[in-house]
Amino acid sequence: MAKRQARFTPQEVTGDQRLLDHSPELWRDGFGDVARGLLASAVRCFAANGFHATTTRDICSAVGLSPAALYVHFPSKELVLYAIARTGHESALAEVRAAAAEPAADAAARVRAVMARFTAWHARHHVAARVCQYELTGLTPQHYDEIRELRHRTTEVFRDVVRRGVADGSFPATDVDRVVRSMLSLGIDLVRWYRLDGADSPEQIGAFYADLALRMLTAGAPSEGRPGGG
Amino acid sequence: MAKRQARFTPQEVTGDQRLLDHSPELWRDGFGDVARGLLASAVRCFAANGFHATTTRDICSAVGLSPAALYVHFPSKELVLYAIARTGHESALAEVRAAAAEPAADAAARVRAVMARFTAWHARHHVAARVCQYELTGLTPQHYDEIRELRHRTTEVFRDVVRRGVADGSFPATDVDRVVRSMLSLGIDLVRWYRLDGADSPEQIGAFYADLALRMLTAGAPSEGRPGGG
DNA sequence: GTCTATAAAAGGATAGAC
DNA sequence: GTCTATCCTTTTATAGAC
Repeated sequence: MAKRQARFTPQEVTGDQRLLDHSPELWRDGFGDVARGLLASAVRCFAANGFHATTTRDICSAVGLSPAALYVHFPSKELVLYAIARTGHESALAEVRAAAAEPAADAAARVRAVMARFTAWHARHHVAARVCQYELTGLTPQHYDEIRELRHRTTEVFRDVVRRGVADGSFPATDVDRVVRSMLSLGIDLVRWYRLDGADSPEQIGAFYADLALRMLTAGAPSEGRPGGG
Repeated sequence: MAKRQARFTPQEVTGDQRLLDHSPELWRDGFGDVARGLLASAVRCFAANGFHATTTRDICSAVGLSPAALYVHFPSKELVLYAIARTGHESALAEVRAAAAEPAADAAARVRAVMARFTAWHARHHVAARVCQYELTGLTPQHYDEIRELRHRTTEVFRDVVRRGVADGSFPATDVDRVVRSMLSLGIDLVRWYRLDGADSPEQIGAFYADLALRMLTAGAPSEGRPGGG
């Protein structure tokens, strides 16, 4: 019978405070006013129900337009997702590159800056980031490859700052790829549960995760026995 | 025009070695042979393209059945997803409970066991786990709530072993909820990238992540200056 | 640029034969 | 228990008026 039953109605999506668009600046450039509104609506819908469970009606009705209006601003639903994914990933990449370029006293400070800003970015933009991280199966293969390339560049920034710290003796020898994957996992997975009205601000959770990253890099492998405290 | 364009064709899904069903024992109980085959096929399809982009035809054609045959074994497509999600989450919960019940010398050994087995479970069952983690928006609200409850119980096992270690002085005082979330994030997020034909076996990645968990718990908060090595 | 109306296609689920 | 055929609904996208 029915083909789709999205878990959240358009009304629920529109009314959910946790799905508010906290990322208007992401769509600042290259989009008109209406297109920006459609992107913001699409982000909320995709984050709540997923790309394939969201209809063009859902996206448009939230901004008071008919489904046909979408096609004046975007050639297809897939290109709405692509616009979100590309803009988001470019923004995250710019963030970690800026962090890596900050003046830093040493390798630990560089890792701290990159991890803190990567994490804070995902926390601040957690609704858009959820789409960027978990809805990529909605992209065409070509667009997916483009996003993969942006993700690869972000990973490389992490690898560089960690490798530098290992090379100059700031950190003990370690499996750089495995630790970098762990750092990325921490920053990414928080978009599944983070809420802006929770206990931690994006900067606080960023600082905490930067601490964790340094603990992962600097502590020796704990023994099977008593590793720590009192 | 077309409603859906899944990124991977049924042939590609069937032929992808990385999506092989490494979890036949998950569907051991309570399902007939054909139902087990359908579950295994659905896991691959959902993992590759997502629940909503997968059709009943996709699921059935991979096991040589017509779309109508699915409804002899499951009342709806949603209940196929629910069967996968519930079975997977129950298995993961049993795993961490067994780990917490192992004889252990101290709190560190208990944390190590829980984290290692939780991680190894997700690595071994990474295809099914991807569905369990990222396709829950396809569930009805009632079924989603049931899965949430299972996830909550799993989280509680982690909280218990960490709290115990803080209480008996094995670990310095810390924000238990934040650290537990981080541990879960590491174990969960690996299903996005882990492959069984990669460098690490499930047990190896489990041991490595157990080390990371203990480092997160036992190291003092690194200062802004020189935190570590040479 | 937005609307109404609709084309074109596909999906979930069922009926009924075997 | 499986198949063929198909119903009914939904969906993406377009046509053409305003």
